[in-house]
Amino acid sequence: MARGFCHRHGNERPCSCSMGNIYRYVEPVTLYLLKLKGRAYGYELGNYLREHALTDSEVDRAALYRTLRQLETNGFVTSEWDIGGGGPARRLYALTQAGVDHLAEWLVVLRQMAGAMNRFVDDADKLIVSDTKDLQTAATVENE
Amino acid sequence: MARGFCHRHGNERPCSCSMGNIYRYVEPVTLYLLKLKGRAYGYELGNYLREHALTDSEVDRAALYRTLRQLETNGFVTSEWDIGGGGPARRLYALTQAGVDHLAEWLVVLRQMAGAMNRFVDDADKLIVSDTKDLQTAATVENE
DNA sequence: GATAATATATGCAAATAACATCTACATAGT
DNA sequence: ACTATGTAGATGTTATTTGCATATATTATC
Repeated sequence: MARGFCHRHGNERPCSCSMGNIYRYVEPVTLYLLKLKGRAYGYELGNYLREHALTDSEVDRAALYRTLRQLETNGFVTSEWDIGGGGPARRLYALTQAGVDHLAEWLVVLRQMAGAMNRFVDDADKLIVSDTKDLQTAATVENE
Repeated sequence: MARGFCHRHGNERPCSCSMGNIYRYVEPVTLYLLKLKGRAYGYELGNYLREHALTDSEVDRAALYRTLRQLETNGFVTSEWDIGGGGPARRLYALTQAGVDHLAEWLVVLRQMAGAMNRFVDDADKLIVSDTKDLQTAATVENE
């Protein structure tokens, strides 16, 4: 999906097959930020990325630049050089309609993943908590 | 963390740094299943893994076996050969206390990730929905 | 005795990630 | 003028991870 295609589910539906790892969720956050800001260049996005990241991990600028080029190759964003305003030339990116659609697909997947994670955590928590209770009971018994 | 250590946050706290990709969440689900079932062998776990998976992706048995050996190396599980009951020998795994603690750390991280995902999806949804509204408004105007 | 199912494990190519490095321009300080 | 610093984009290298194929061994079934 990160490359526009999952070879297991094809295009039948958005899936999280190759989404667990590809660029550590840089892609959806980048799409989101572009949607939010209208247009932006990579270096700038790199600064906002951190606060919207889905994990604790630092986002490698190299990964961001590569993701942007990849997104462009796939037709999800367009770019043009911006020479003007002082400093080195910057590449201005903007979302395409396909990009918006792709973001929407990511949202389906991420919502589903978040749901699965929450259910998992709840289930696992119960298991562990019941354990703690046992220990407390044991301790109480021991103290009598 | 999957290997028991994150070289960015060290051991100060559970983090999701290397959790976006390592074995596609096979590790926490494996720990959970072992906690749930008391003891189990790899092939068996492979069958339950699917229904508790956090993503759509099929879990490769090779990855599961490798994860189990890794967990053992890190002291999170122990194993012993089970010759008895018909068929090829199976390796019976069980959680250690360190394994339970490790699962608890995963829960912290996964809860946090799920939260981040939900917030992200909500934010992004608003953006896209407001877009749709604009389109609807435009369409309405157009139809007048 | 051939075949299938169970069970664990390894080998290898390809995909990904982490980290370092490179180019280039501009500005500020000395 | 020279140097350092910050901005901006991009590539190269190496290590890790993944996906898929394959190997090995035991039992059950035909």
